[in-house]
Amino acid sequence: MKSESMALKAYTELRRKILTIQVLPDTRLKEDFWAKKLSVSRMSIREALTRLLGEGLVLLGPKGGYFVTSVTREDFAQIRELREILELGALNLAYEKITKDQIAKLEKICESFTSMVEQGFFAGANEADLKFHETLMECSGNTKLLQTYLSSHIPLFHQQLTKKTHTENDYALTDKEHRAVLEALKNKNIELAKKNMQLHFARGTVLMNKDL
Amino acid sequence: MKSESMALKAYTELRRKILTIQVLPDTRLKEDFWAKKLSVSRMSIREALTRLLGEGLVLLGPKGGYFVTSVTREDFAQIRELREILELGALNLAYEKITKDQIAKLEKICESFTSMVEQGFFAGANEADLKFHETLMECSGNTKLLQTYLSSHIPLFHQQLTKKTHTENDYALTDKEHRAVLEALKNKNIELAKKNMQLHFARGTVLMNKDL
DNA sequence: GACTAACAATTTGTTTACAATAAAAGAATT
DNA sequence: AATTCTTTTATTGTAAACAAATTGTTAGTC
Repeated sequence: MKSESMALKAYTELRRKILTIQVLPDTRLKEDFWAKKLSVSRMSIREALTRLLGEGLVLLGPKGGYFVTSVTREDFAQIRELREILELGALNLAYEKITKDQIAKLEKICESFTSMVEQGFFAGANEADLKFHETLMECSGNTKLLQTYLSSHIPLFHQQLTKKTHTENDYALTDKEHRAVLEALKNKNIELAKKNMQLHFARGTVLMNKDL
Repeated sequence: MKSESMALKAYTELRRKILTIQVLPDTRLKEDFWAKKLSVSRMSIREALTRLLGEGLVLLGPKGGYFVTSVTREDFAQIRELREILELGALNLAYEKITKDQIAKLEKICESFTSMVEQGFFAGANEADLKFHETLMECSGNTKLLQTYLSSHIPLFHQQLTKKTHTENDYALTDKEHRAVLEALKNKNIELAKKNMQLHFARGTVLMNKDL
């Protein structure tokens, strides 16, 4: 294959940095600075930033300039609500069409989660957590729904959430809840699956409001 | 800066044209052509297109170039599902917090709809239809949910849908269904409201599959 | 010392120019 | 006439240059 365009490289890199909070919310993204840092031209950076603007990952300042979108406390609560709506909706679609392979995939993710927590790899556990929910969305069989989920800044939301100092017990509970949802799904008990998912979210809400 | 930037002007204009199907899906958007047409520089067009790329309203061709995103039949069905999830979710949030004013606003929209259909203003009726659903989303009190709804290409979807030759009877049914949802909402009967909404969607699905 | 006006620098917005690539047109060969 | 190869044109990708606006700094005044 040929080399990808400079603008795409800049876009990918900036996006990753924002999503992993390597550049903090509300940070001003100076074109020249990043052009030098990523060794591309300023226009490529500008193009990347404009694309991210379309995605809502950066915003325009009132007097020009790009800033990393920040998630306010209000946003936080709203994203949680949105996430619940989307995930419960996905469960509704998934439960009658989910395949054995998909269930196996979900189980494997759960096992990874358990093992990583046991070994103390909490960053890895968070990754698995994210993956579990994304995979569930995939199982809905609805690409648009999945896209919407992915573009709802949920990764960012999730990262923020996991910043709140989790105890080992929190991880154990998460694990248990994931498995409860999965088990209900396996038994085609949609109502139980949804209920379990709601409980999972409810605990997240409590956790969220704990330390601010 | 006093007047709005050239890039913003180009963005606004191109976006409007795409959303109102003044440029057809799959059309290639040549930078130079639109630069001349909107009398801005090519880079401003490029910036506008890049932003629209982030929004998903245009796509990159395999060999470069921007193309208006097209909604396939599959997308169509998926967007309908997504829409149902989002709107039912919104109803759930709205029913306990909706204000008298908001209900009044919805009623007014319903009346406009009726009156416009009676007078044969079907484009206007479609606008009111769109407005009804958007307003309902607003009543959820969740900005993120509303944003998601608005950015799910539902306007485009709706336009496509209303292209299917509607009979006057279809409009009458739509009117009736809107009012049924609203009535249930007014009586705080959430389950009925949701059921009515589902029926509304179900009819849309039938209509959609009729003539393709 | 605090305030303000002039000036310097930084940073973004815009245009222009140029290089790289893809598409189209034409000529030559069979 | 059809096909391949070459040449030309069109279009995009990248970079540099310029203009406008914002921010920061210094010097002077009270």
